[in-house]
Amino acid sequence: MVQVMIRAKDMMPQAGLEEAAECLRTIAHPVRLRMIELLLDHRMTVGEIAETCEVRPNVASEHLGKMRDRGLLTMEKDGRQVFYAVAEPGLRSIMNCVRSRFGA
Amino acid sequence: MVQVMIRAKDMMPQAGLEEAAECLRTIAHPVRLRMIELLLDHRMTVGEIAETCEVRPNVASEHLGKMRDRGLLTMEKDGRQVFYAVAEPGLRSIMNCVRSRFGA
DNA sequence: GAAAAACATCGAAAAGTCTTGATATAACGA
DNA sequence: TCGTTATATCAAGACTTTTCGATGTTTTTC
Repeated sequence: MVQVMIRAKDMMPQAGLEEAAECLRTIAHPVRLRMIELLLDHRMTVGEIAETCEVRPNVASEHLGKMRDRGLLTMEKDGRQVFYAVAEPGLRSIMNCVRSRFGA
Repeated sequence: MVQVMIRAKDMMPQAGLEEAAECLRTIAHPVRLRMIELLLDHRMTVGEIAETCEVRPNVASEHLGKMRDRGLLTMEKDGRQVFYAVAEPGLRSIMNCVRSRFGA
């Protein structure tokens, strides 16, 4: 038993920690953070995102696809373009933390 | 040029994104999140942390050491015990986000 | 001084992730 | 229909991270 009593009910459940870790792992990449930053304010196509993030379209598509697979983004097709948007509401507050600590 | 004008001054600088990504990558692990959760409220030794997180002491030491290497934690020796504490103030707000989204 | 306790570190294996180039698919235009 | 545009996927290689057991260091106790 640890000296200071730690109340289990105040701690996050194991499943929550695992979900959170997966989410954080998914966004822990400079390009993905930029993409999330953009998508929180703008509805954009893959091409626009790629151009703004200065990566090639297939690279952008891979990053976006992985974030979509993990439920962080959604996509919407319109002709041959694909618009991405933020699906996970928690990303906004995480980005606020990130910006207030690491932003300019 | 992207349809919607994006002001560069409103975006995070590249260096900030990289720092943030490294920080997030470092904490994106269930055991490390638990450790941070504990250390935000309690000053604890490696052994106590290991016991509470249900990992063996050498595993705890590895995790703590990596977070220390990256400036997230500090350590303080007292005899043969080592107390760890949170060094990076941004971790509290990140944990608040994480708890409000993934907590019980 | 010898043994034990508390941590840290090392090296190798395993697992996961990123990047890249190539190819695939689907929609549009001529 | 044919070529082009927009996006997605695939597979291989490079790289990073995690895990584990073993060993090392320092401090305390006997």
